[in-house]
Amino acid sequence: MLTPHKQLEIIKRGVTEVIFEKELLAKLEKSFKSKIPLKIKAGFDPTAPDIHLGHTVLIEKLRQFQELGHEVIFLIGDFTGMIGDPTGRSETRKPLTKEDVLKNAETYKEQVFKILNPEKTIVCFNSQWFENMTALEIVRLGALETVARMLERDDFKKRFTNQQPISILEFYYPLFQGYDSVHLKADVELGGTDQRFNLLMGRSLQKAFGQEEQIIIMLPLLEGIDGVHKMSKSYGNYIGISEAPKDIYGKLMSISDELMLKYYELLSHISNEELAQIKSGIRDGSIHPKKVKENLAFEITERYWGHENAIQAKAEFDRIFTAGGLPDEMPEFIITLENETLWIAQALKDSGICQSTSEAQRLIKQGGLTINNTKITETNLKLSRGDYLLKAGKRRFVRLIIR
RNA sequence: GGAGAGGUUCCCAAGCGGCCAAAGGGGGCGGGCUGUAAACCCGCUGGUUCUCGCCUUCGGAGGUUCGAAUCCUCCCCUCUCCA
Repeated sequence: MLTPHKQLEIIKRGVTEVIFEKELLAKLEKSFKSKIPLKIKAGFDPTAPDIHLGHTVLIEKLRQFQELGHEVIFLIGDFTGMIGDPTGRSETRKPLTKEDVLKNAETYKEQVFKILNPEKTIVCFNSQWFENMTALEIVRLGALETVARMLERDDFKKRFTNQQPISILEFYYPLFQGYDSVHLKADVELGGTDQRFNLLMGRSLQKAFGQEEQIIIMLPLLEGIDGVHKMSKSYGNYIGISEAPKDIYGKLMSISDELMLKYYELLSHISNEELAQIKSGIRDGSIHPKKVKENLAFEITERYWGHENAIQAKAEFDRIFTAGGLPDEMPEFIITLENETLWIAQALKDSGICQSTSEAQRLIKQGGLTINNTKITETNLKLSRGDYLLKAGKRRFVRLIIR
């Protein structure tokens, strides 16, 4: 086992803030002496069953703790998921059924264990303790915090001033999350910087229950491939770890250079020294950013899909974008015709390339459609039976067969 | 319970009787430029076999009018203040 100071050094890598570092060091020392591992908790929302690179920032940190010999608790917030988390949006989410939650949890585990060691990871669900709570106990939880304190939370405050609704239920969320830490007697909780309030709630509840307060480790939110918003499904700017290798590779190649460096910092396993070299290399022009990006895309693709798949993904990418070639496989769409010809816009709609014939016509007018490598400009084009290779924009390919 | 303010196209947000398929911004899509990027520039952005016409859209249901997102009635939802 590494010395507490050495451990601290590894833990702090990439971290935005630790509350409080001194306490963490004390815990690490105590654990080092007693040989009792620390309990590291991180909670996940089961409503989004697909893990993307944004989530993995946290999971990679858990992995580090695990490698340092500590006990990692992967907490699935199924209780909150079942009530339907209304946070942030006016529209209430559809409540998940128990089956949904369990199914999502399975998917979760499968994906998480590509990073964590399944044998050393404790997976638990917070419904285990919340379902058996009495109304009285829950109400009492509410007595532990004030409304004024709740309104300190940034997103509550914002919505309050903007005259947007806040349900009472939402006030309970931080309390529930905090109570998880009480129940688990967590030593450390990991979370994104946006979780600050909730994480602190864990501390204050633990204190109220007479426990030693957990250490809070906050990690930066990873921006999605748009480079602006945090990575999330609802922004459509995510890279899911279960996506096809070529998609992971391709999406990573499309991020900006600046963002690429952040990704390196938070996701890559290369050392700090190597990263520093890359940065200075880009700055003085001795290294081409594209090459650096290729390495990143390769590393991440390889992590989730293995070496062979990563090589193929790269090869295909180079072929399509650098050489302007075609992908290995493309979706095939077969249309059986009753008449002699088919209007091109209709074909584009039917094959799913465009949402509507209007959109299809726009695409054509704007010169975004290629059939068999020839640019099409005639919106009235009729296709007769045969095989066609359609390319819409830069990266959408479909093989269309009309019979 | 009472009094006000609001609900507009994917999002934000104008419009307040015809010139409104509805300004502007964002996002998205297409083109240019490039390293396939980012930034930047240009264009498109309800549907419909044709840029005409027609159809559907401005919380919901009715009504007034030649004509309504715009006026009236009732209802639903949100916010604020008072109790």
